Amino acid sequence: MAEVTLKDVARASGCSVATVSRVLAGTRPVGAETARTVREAAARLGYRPNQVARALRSRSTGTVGLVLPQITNPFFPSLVRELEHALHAEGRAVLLADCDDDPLTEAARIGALLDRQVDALLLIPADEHHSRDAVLEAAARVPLVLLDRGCGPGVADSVAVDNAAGTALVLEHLAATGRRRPCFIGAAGTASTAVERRVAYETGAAAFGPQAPGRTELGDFSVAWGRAAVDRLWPARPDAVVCANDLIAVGALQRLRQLGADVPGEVAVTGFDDIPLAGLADPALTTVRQPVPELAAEATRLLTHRPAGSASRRTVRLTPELVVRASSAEGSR
Amino acid sequence: MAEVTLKDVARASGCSVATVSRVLAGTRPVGAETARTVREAAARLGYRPNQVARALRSRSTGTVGLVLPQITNPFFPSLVRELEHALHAEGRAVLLADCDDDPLTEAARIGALLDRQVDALLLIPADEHHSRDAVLEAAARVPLVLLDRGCGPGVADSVAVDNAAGTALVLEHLAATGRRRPCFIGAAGTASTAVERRVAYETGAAAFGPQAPGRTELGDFSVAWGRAAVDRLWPARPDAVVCANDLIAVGALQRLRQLGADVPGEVAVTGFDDIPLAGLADPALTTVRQPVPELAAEATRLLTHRPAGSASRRTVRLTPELVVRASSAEGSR
DNA sequence: TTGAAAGCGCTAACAC
DNA sequence: GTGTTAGCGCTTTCAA
Repeated sequence: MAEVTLKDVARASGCSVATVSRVLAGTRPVGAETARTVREAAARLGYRPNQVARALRSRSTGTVGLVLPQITNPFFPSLVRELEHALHAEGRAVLLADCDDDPLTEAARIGALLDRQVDALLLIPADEHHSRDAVLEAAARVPLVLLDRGCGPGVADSVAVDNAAGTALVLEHLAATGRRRPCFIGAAGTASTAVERRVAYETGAAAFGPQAPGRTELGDFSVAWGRAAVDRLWPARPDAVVCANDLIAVGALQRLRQLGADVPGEVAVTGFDDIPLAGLADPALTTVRQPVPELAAEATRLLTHRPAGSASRRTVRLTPELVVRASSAEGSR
Repeated sequence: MAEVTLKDVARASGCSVATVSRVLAGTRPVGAETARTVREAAARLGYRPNQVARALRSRSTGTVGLVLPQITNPFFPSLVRELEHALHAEGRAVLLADCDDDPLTEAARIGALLDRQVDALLLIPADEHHSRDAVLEAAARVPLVLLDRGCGPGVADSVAVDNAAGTALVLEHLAATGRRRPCFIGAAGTASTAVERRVAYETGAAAFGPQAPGRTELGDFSVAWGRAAVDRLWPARPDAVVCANDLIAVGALQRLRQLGADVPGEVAVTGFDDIPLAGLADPALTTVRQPVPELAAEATRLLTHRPAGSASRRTVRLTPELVVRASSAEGSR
């Protein structure tokens, strides 16, 4: 069954392909009567425009590339979902690339997407430093928005949560509920999320008093690290364990329970991100919710509304929200 | 900066565009010396083939559509990851569509992908019945492989885990470790995974003795349902709760703990899928691991190697593996 | 407002 | 082996 083309519709409706194109793409005014006839013929024949041909000619594929470090990172699926919906709502399709947390793979994927003439790129960089060159190069070719993580200053437009504000919310909550000896389990390295949350903790912890900043342990964003860090921190008997993300916090909760600690009675535990797992942990995890739908909306907005010829980069910071759950409850103390 | 085209490379290397195309696409034999010159010129100019133009002419986009019910379902991210890697390894890109568990959205997404001339579709149907028409229609246009879930018999090639075998593994393990009064928390509805696991439980539970099949509660594949079902089943004091997936099992674990039940001492709990959450539950969840990399490999294999002109559908069933963890341990009884 | 014609960048016939 | 030529299906000049 041969595909129905514009030519077929033109023949069936008795006008030229140009007119049919104009009716269907809505690019230029067309006589009302002609338009009706054309539309009717198109519908009757079951015509579907070939987007590849359209893309070649109009130099726009209506496709955006979405590049992420690891789709299996539990924070990303909901973000992908929101982005997919936002983009499809504008008639754009999403080419997905998963980089396996590897900047080399990332560079290759970006290249593959550009070869496919994506109109734009949405990118969560795998690495603060090593992603930089590929991102800069890509940003020179198409609109590009960095999501969730940065990649050096001035590289591209970016949207992320305000990690400092989120960490501050946690610290205020802990102070207000009587915690006095916090500690921090963070991630080493230069990823912007790691750095910002770490610095914000150090800054905010000073308010607990001169002795308070307490200990800070740095590893990676994993459950295993959360478990391991607790072994190092628990001997000092902190009354709050602030974790740089929810995975770490879940690990910390597990290990604290194994060690017989009473959470939240004896010690509060907090996370960051509000991944689905946070609500399922036992006790349920107090955490900072990233405004995922807003992140997605803002990212697509930045892609779509680009100030013509402006070289300056836009950085959008969204305010997170504290979600208080059982792991930091004060009633039971 | 204008894009470098085939014409530019032809000019720079002193031969025709056709030759350049042949060298770069490797479609036909070309003189060794010419090939070298061309490749060198291409490299020097930084030529990147425009895949859109190539697709229009060759009628192959090198793109496959991946349609899923909900990327936020924790079983899917790892599957998506494997599929993405398998396809990119063959130089194919992935157009992602998330259907929000809605067959209407699914049909629309499938249409959008076909308009973009995907070479093939990988599809996890949202609904056993309501996805059928759209799938049939799509399968008539491009190679299509159903993944994880079925969609009525003979609709398309399909790859899925052997749900009956997996459920049998669980029941054998429970019987072997001395459990005698199992019950089942499953999902209602006609989704193939729901039906197959349910039927396999009913079949296998008979081996526990005439009184044994015990109670079966049907709801959906969610944590909340797992919690709710436990309230109905626990009064009868089963010594094993077999759950149709890990989310249900996690809910069951939570509620059992709240009710003061001793897992695994008093009652074992098992899941299905082995999502990341399973290993993190407390106690860690005994479950059936789906062979995700094999599912992905098999699916891409079915897409690529299609018996010419064969109208018959291929159904591949992969054997799952039992992962025994603390939630069904017998030592503590 | 509409039509004719010229391509978008590439590959596939068909010559040589 | 290699070049010439004709499109893939569409959008977009340019005239009318």
